[in-house]
Amino acid sequence: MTPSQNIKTFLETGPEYLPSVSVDCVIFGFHERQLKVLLLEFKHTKAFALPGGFVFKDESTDEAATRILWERTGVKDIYLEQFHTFGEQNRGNWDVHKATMSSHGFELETNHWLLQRFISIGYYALVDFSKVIPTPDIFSDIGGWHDIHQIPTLILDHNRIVEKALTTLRLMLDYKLVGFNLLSETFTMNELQSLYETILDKKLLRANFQRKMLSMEILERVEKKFSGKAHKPPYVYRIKKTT
Amino acid sequence: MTPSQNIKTFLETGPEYLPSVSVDCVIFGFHERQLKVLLLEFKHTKAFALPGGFVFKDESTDEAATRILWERTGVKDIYLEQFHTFGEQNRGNWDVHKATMSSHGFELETNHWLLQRFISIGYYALVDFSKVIPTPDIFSDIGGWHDIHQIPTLILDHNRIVEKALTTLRLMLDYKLVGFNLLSETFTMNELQSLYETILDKKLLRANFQRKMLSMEILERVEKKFSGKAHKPPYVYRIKKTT
DNA sequence: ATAAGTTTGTATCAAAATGATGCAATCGAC
DNA sequence: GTCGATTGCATCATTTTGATACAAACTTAT
Repeated sequence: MTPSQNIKTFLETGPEYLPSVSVDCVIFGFHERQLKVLLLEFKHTKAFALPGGFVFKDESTDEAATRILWERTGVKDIYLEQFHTFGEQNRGNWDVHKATMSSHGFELETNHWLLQRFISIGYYALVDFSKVIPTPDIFSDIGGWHDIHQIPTLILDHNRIVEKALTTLRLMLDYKLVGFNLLSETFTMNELQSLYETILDKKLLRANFQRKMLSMEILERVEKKFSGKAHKPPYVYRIKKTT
Repeated sequence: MTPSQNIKTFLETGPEYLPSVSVDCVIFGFHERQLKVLLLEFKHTKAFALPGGFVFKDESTDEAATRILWERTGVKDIYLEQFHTFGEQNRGNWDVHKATMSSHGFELETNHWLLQRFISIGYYALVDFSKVIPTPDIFSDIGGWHDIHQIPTLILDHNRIVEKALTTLRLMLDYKLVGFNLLSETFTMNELQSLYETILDKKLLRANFQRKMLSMEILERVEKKFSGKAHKPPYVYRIKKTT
């Protein structure tokens, strides 16, 4: 199918979606000691946006978020959590979508379903960076990771959505022990610490961090040690199976 | 206006609402050392429900929640916070609404807007019990307070919504120091402690509770003491103005 | 082979926060 | 005044957290 055919199909699925409701995903990844967010970019308008989509009438909003996540990253079984619903009357203007559609030869009337008011249910996802294959959607041409400190201006209220997601993630980090989802299955204490330091944006004392993590008794030492570097090899950990 | 006229008017306002989106409010109050929730009751069907409503196309979801809260309690300027959005495909059946409408002489076709799928944005409110005048809406005939430990079976997924609201409130209690909103403007340390004990559902040591609250430096002693009881009169406190 | 340079794992001590108990102060009832 | 009740707060013990130190384990340079 050509892009234009994809878009035509999409525009025709309007009636299959739950009206007024959209889902946006803030997908966090961790790479080279930096917290990243997956963004989409529209080629014609150079605009950036969060991966998002609509909710089919026969799926739950959680399922919609899972589906969108899978479509944009190729991964399933991901840590995904709803964090806030954004319901302002005017969340921004839709010029970007109009322009994008226009560039594909579709002129949307002002009362087109895609240009109506939507509330957006925000979800954040924590993914293993190495397992993700960023995949653009039919609106966008590029999907890529952006450092949390260098997020460009996004469409609509998406910058605010990212901010709120980050705030929530910080709050949840200790409470729900959720950070591990950003690492690969096994990791060193050093990697875990730098993850925490990046998210919380502050330095932690190594000895105390280690003590705290071990005292929670959720980490399991893998009977294998690192090799290569010119120093004592660190233990490698994984999350204990909760039997 | 007669009740039936009210309902007729309501049924006709369908097009003014944002489709698929509803708001439900868990209104907490504190009375006689018990945590209460404001519920509505439908006379004909004996069914209970949370106060809720729909979002006008020209108001934000926050504004809708504030409005609904005001309509059901008569109070404004209330602590109100969104806590979760409930987006299952099938959140329960609408028989109660059908029966209620039917009892007023309105037979709804199965594709009536009121019987469509709605997602519900949940808000919880903390109100000063003494200032509230429970007011039924057009669906219901009675509005009243129910002890949190004796919530009857509610329509749809409203029991789950109450549970989630309570969980969130417990989490937020320390983090956001939000409990004061459930008390009148001035209160004793004893009242504050029993509020905390009720919400957290556990006993707290009096001396340590007092120490903790005072150390936060958000309480101000009112230069007036209690009277009446046969013991040392407690100080009366209020929240410091944050200048 | 040995020394040097790293990072890791953990012990140890100090400081702060929390848990538990006790007691003097202040009221009304008698 | 004495009694019972409750308050405000001090004081101790215990636990948690913050900060520092040091031996162990590895590679590289000599």
